[in-house]
Amino acid sequence: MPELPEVEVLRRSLVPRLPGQRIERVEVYNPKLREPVSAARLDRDCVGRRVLALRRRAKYLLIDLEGDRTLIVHLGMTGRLTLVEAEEVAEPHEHLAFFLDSGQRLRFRDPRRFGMVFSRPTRGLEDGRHFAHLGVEPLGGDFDGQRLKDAAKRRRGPVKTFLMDARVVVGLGNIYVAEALFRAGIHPKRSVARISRRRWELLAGEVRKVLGGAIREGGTTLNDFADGDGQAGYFQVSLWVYGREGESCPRCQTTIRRIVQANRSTFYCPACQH
DNA sequence: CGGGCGGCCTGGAGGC
DNA sequence: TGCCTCCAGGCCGCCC
Repeated sequence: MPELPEVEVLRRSLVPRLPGQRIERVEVYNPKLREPVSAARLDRDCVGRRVLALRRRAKYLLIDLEGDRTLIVHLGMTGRLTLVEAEEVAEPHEHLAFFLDSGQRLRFRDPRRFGMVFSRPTRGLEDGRHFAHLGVEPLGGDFDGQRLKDAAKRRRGPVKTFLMDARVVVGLGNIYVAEALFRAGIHPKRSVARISRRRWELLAGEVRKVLGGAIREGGTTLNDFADGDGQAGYFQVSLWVYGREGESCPRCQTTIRRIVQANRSTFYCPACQH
C-alpha cells in the first residue's frame, strides 16, 4: 500500500504523539521480516532513549532517538505502525512492539512481512545500504522536469519503469505513477528518449500534485493502510485509472486498460495518454 | 552499468 | 462450502 504519501501521512500522525516519549522496552514476537529483525540490536539502540524527531526519506520512516540513533521502519506492502495502549491485546501479525513511558506501545504489524525495522547511527544514515542509491525527493525543492530529463539521458526504456526506479526519484510506486502519467497525458510505454522538455515539466508537476493531493486526503487505503491512529485514507476515490481496468476514462469515456510492465500492472487510458 | 526478472510472504477475490 | 489460481501498494540481488 504504502508509497510516499502513506508514509508521510503516517509520519504526520505520529508527530504530535511520539516525540518526547522514552522507549522502555522492545518486544520482538517474530523476527522474520524481509530482513531479520535483531532484537538485541534494537534493545541496545532504543531502550532508555527518547524520541527526538520523525523524518521521512523515500518510503522509510525515520524515528530519530537520543544518542545518535535512528529507528527505521519500512511498511513494505502491508505494514502498519500504530500507537495503542500498552495492555491492548496483540493483533495477528504483530511482529514487534516498542513500549513507551506514556503507557502506550508502538505496534508493528505486517501480514506479508515485506516490511523492515532496524536501527542505525543517525550520523551517516544516508550513506547506508538502504539509502545511498536513492534519488531525488519528489516534493523537495530540487525536483523538476529538468531533473527528470537529465536522468533520462543515460537511460532507455519506458517512462513508467523509469519513474518507479528509486535511483531516479523516490517514493513513487505503482499507484501514483499510473495516476501521474494519466494526469500528464503520457503513455506508460513511451520511451524516456522521446519525451520533450515541456512534457517532462508537465509530468514533474503532476507527480507533485498527485502526491500532495494524496497526503491531504490521508493517503490511499485499498486494503491495509492506516496512519498511526489507525485511520484509513480516502484518496482511493480520487484514483482515475489505477485499479479501474474496464471502467471508462473519467475524461473521455474510453475503456481503461491494464497491461503488464516489469511484472507489475499498469493502468492507463489508451485515448488520453500518448 | 542499465534493465529485466524472480523471490520473499500471506490473504482476499473470483471461478468452478 | 471448498479448492484452486491469480493478484496485490516494495525492494533487492542476480543475471544478461
